Amino acid sequence: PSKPKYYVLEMLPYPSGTMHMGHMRNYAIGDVVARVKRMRGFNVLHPMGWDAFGLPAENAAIKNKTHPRTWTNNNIAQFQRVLRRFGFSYDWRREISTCEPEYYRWNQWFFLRMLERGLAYRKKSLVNWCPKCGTVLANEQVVNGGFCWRHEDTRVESREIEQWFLKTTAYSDQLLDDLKQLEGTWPERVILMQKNWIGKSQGAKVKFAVMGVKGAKPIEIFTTRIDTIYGATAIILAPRHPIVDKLLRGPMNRKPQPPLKAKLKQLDRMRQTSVKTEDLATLEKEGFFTGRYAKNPFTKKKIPIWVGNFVLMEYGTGAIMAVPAHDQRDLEFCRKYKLPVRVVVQPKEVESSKSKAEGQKKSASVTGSSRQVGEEAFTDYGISVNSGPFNGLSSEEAIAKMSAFAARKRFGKAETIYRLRDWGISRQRYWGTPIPVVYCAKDGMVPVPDKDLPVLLPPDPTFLAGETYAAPLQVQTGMADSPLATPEFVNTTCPKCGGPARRETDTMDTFVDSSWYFYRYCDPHNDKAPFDPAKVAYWFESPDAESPGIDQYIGGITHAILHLLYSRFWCKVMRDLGLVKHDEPIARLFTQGMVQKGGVAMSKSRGNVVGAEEMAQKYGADTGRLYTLFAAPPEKDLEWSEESIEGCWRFVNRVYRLIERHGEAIANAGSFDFGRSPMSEKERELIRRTYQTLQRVTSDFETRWHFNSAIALIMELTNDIYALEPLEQGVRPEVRKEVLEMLTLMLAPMTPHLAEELWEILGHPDGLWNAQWPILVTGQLELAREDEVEIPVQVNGRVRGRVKVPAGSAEPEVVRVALTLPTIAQHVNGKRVIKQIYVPDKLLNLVVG
RNA sequence: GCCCGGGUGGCGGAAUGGCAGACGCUGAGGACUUAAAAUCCUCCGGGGAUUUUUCCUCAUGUGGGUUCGACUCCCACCCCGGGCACCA
Repeated sequence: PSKPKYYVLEMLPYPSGTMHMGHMRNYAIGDVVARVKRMRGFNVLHPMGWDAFGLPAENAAIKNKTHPRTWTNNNIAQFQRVLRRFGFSYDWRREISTCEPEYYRWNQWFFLRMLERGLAYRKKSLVNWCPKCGTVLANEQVVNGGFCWRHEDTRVESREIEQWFLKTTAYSDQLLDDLKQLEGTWPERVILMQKNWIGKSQGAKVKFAVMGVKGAKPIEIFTTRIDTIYGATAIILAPRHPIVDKLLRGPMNRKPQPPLKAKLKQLDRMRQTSVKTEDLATLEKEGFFTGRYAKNPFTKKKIPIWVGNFVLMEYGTGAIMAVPAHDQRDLEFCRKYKLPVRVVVQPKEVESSKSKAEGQKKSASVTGSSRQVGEEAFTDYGISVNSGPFNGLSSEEAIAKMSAFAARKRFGKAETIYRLRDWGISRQRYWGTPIPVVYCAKDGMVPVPDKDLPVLLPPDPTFLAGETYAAPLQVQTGMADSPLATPEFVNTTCPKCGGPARRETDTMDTFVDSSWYFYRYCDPHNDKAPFDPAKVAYWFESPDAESPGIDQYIGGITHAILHLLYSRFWCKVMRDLGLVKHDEPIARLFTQGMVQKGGVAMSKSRGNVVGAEEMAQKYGADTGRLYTLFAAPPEKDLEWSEESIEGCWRFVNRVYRLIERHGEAIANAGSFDFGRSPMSEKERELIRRTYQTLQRVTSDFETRWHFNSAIALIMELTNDIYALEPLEQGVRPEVRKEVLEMLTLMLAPMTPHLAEELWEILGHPDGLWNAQWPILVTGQLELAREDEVEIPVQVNGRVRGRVKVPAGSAEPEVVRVALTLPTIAQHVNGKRVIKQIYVPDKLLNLVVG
C-alpha cells in the first residue's frame, strides 16, 4: 500500500471447451503490463475470474444430460490449470465465478436497487418466437433469414411478450457526453461505435390531426427535416402503430369488408415479419392506403395516411411524414404507389461558382416548381421554396423558425431522440441469475426483500428430465415456458401478505454479470454488500492516478459496444446510488487483435483452434507467450504460424545457452563500476549496446506498447553479444554480469519462467519476481551514448555517401568531411550548393543546382 | 448507403518527416557430423553497370500535391477488413 496503485485487467473469459492461443494472447499482453508495472514499483491489482453463466453451458447440458454447473466447473478447472501453466501473475485469492450465489446475489441486489428507482421495469416488447418450440429465441438462434435453428421449416414469428428492462436510456446523454472523458485513452473507433449506437438525433415532433375519425388522437411524427414539411405528401405509419386498427375499422369496429379484409391480411403479414434487422434491410418496400386523411398543420391541406413496412415502431414515434422529393426511401415508396412529389428545397448556389473572373452576378432566383425529380431525392440542405412564409430561408433557418412556429401553435416542438433503447434483460433460460420478484394475486408484482437474497436457482432444471419443458406449468402460470418453471421454484409466498405467489421465471442476461465484476475483485468475499466502497475507492479513485477507473483494461474489439456500454451504465447507476464517486469505470482501454488461422478468428465451431495447452507442452509456456507478443503488434490481428513459433523457441534456447555458459563463472562477480576503471574496446561496445537496448525497450514497454519491436531489440542485443564471443577474452566478469543481468531483466515480463531460471544461474537464489526494472543513472547514461556517429549524406535528397564523425560535430566540420568523399564530390562537382540541411548526428542534405 | 481501420520483399512485420525492408520465418549455399538432428557462418526486393569491389536506377495499392527530404502530412481514386443501417 505504500506504493502507487495500478489496476490492470483483461476481460474475463467465458469458460468454454478449450483455451486457445487467442485467449492466451490477451492474457500475455495483460501480464506483460502487470509485470512491468510491478517491476517499476507499483502496487498492482491483476485478478482473474469466470463469466460462468450462459447459453453454451445450457446447450451442452441438454446434449450430454449433465448439469450446466458440472460442465461449467469442469471448464473452469481446465482454464485455470492452463492459465497457471502459462505463469500469468494473477492474484488467485480474488478469483470470482459469476454462477456462484455469492456473486449473483449481488446482481439481484443491484436489480432491486434499480427497481426502487424506476430503473428496472416490465413492459411488452417484440421478441423472436418459434411456435414449435413455444419459446423465445435469441437473435443468434434465428437462422437462414428467419427460421428456427431447431425447426428449419418453421418461420420465426415476431411476438410481444412481457420482458424486464433496465433503463439505460435514462443515461443516454451522460453515456454520450462522458465519452469526451475517454478521448485519448480509449481507441477512437470504440468511442465512435458507442456514439453511433447511442445515436442522438435532433429534430422535431409534429402532430397531424386525423380527419373524419371520431375520437382519433392526432398522429405524431418525428422528423429531422421539419423544413421539408410543405413537401409532405403522405403520412406513413409503422404496421404496429396502435392507431392503425382504429383507422381501418373506424369507430364502429365493423366486420371487415372485402377490401378491408385484404388490407388486414397484409397488415398481419407485415406485423409477423421477423424483427431481425438484416432481413429488414433487404425487404421490398410495401404498404397500403388506410382510406383516411390527416391535416398538415403547416399547409392545412389533407394528405393520405398509409401504412408502410419500412417504418419502424421502435424508432421515433412509429410514424413519419413522407417527403418524396427530399428523402430517398419516401421517394421509392411514393413512386411505387403513385403519390405526388413536391419539391420544397432548392440547392444553394455554390459560392465558388460565383466566379469573380466572369464578373457576373448569378441570379439566385428560384425555379423550384419546375424542377424535375429523377430517381434520386435531393437530401442536402438548401433554400426553402414552395413553403409559404418560409420561402427563401436556408434549411438551417427554416428548421429553427418552423420548429418555433410549431411550438407556438402547439402542434409540435423541437426534440432530441436517441437510437439507444432500454436494455432487455429477460431470458427464458435456466443458467443465469433469477430475477428476484414474485407475483401475488393481491399485491401484484412484489420485490423479494434483501434479507431473502439470493433467490437460488433450482438445483434441477426441467430440461434435464427430457427434451421439452414442463408443459402443464404454462397453463398454470400463464408465462412463457421456462426451464425454471418447476412447481418447487415457482410456488412461493408473497413477502407482503404471506399469501400464495409465484416467482418470476426469467433469468438475467449474462451481460449483467460482466457489467460490474471488476468492482467485485476489490472485495471478492464480502457477504454484506457487493463491495466495501473504501476498497473500491482505493483501486478506482486513488488521487495518484491520472484519472479514476481501471488503469488499463484489455480485451477484444467485439465487446466495443455491449459490454463496455453496459459497464459504463452500471457505473453511473452505482455512482447515483452513492457507492462510487467516479463517472467512468475504465480509464484506459486497449483492444487487442484476434489470433486467426486461415484468415478467420480461432473458434471451436470453425475447427481451427490451436490449443494453448498443446503449445505449452510442445514449446513451453514462455515460447508461447513470446510468440503471441512478437508475431504482430498487439492491436493487430495475428495469423497463426507454426513456423514462426519455432523461431521464438530457437531464441529462448539461444539466450539460455548464452547465460548458462557464462553464468556459473560470473555468479560471484562483483558489481560493475560504470567504467570508472578503464574499459577495453569490447567492454565499451557491450555496455553501450546493452544500455541503449534498455532505453529503447523501456520506451517500447511503457509508452508505445510495441512489444514486438521490444522483443526484436532484445534479439538484436543477443545477436550482438554472440558476435563478441568469446567474452572471456577482454571482458571482465563484472561487465559480463551487468550485461547478462540486464538481458534477463528485460525478458522477465515476457518469459518469466526462463528469466527466473537465468536469474538463479546468475547468482540470485532469491528469485527475480520481486526485482526492480533497471533504470540508468549518471555514469551509465554517458556510457549509453555513442562517441562516433555515422551520418548519411544526401545530395538533393538522395543518399550518396556516409561520413563517420565524432558525436556532436559541428555542421561545417561535417560538410567539410562530406565533400572529401568521392561519391559526394562527383554529384556536387560543377554545381553550386544552394542550401544545406543538417540534422545533428542524424543527416546531412546538400541541395545543389 | 454512412462511419472506422488497413494496403511495405516469398511470409509476419520494422521505420513517430531524415539511410525503406530492423527482427523473425521461409529459401539457397557452406562449416561441424559416419549420417541426421541441433548449432554456427554467408547470401536473400526488381533491373542495370562493374565483376573480387562498388556504383546507378526503379520500388512502400494508384494518381497528384506540400517539403531540401514523404511508407509517414494533404487531396482524389482503387482494393481488402470491420462496424452500423429503410434511424425518418
